[in-house]
Amino acid sequence: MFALVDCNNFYASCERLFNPALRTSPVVVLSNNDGCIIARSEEAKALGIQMGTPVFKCRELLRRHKVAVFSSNYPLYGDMSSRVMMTLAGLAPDIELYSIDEAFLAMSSFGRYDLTEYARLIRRRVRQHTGIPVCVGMAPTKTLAKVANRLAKKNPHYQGVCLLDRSELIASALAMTKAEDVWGIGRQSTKLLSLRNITTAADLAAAPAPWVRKHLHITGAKVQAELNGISCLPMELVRVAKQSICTSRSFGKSVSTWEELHQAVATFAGKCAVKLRKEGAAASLLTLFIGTSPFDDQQARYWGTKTVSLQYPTQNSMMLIRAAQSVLDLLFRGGYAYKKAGVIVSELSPLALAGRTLSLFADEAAADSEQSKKLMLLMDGINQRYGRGAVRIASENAGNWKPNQDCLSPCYTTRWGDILEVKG
DNA sequence: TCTGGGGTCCTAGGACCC
DNA sequence: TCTGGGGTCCTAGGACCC
Repeated sequence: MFALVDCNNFYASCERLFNPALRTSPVVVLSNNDGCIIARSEEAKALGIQMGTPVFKCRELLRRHKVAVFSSNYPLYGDMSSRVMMTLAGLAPDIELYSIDEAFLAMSSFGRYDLTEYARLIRRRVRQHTGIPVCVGMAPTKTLAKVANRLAKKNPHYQGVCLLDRSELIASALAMTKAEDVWGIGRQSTKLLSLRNITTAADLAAAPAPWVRKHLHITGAKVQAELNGISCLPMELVRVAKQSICTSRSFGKSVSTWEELHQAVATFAGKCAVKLRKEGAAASLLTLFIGTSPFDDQQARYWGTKTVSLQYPTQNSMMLIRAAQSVLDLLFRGGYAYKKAGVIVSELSPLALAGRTLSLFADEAAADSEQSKKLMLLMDGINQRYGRGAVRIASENAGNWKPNQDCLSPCYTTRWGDILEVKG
């Protein structure tokens, strides 16, 4: 048995936690750059606000119903997430951290427990320790646990808990679930399935397996097997090392000068370097992309992307910034209104190995690893203690590209300065 | 005026090898 | 006139997830 614990309207719930006056009012959280709505409280959903709606299309609705609007505050959500996960880790022998607001728990050793009661306990405990409301779905496979969780969320009479442990229960749950709402079935698969009149999860479970294997490939075949109670997706107990790290942003205002793009690109490369050091990895490839708005029909469009290999694997901010900026010189075209840029580092190797990677430029590699390692360590230490950006590489500079964040809440749980501000 | 960010896995097809 | 068979590796792009 697997349990899937999923936080309700997670980002909206985090914002509400520290603002009890909003307990019963509609709350929405915006994407980066205050562009789209990416989280909604139940009250906001009831107003008909759809997931992913651009804010400018529903500004009037938000105003009319006095919806509380927040820019996204990832330090806050990340910290609340780890508190939820810590609580969950104490409630089952094995836990898989699936996303910022979801975890799978291994329930197979709970044979003698009343699982429904235990699921209720999980809900109570997380609520008590963190204030975050969650729903719990339990079933013999992960995909079915997802189905169960979804039912628990959508139907109030489940009171946040749904256990699918008998075949009649599973069958009726599948009949109630649309195929497109099954985990792993996206837009394209839905289109394909509907051509074959496969519209519910029950239809999908009963479809001819060879057809599913052929058209939905191995991923779809696993989904189908899981719906039929055959577990194909094991618990992933250890977080696997990242294969790539990306930092990208849409710009608050469009940018057309070489100088400003250089600042943005340096900042993104610098952030990638910090993430690399946190991950304990070094990168061998760097990709840069820059582009104009895909929505603006008036302006000329441009999308440029290029990948270069670095001389040796590195996590050094200066190396990565220099590399990114030199790629920018290749990609940059004058006369465009740039709206977005990003840096991806990939071909990651654990730093311990990276230091020993053979290089034609062994001296440079050695100098890089020894001296700059100390410098980077020092930089990270200072920024950890005195706040992000206390020291930075000079070319990392804010400009017109800086994303909008007009409704940002304080980092209530991760910044002393913000707490004092709240108190004051 | 205004439309997110960060990932993974899979497949097809090309390049290349003997 | 007629031009093999078997394999690996790499990459781009698609699909999906939250």
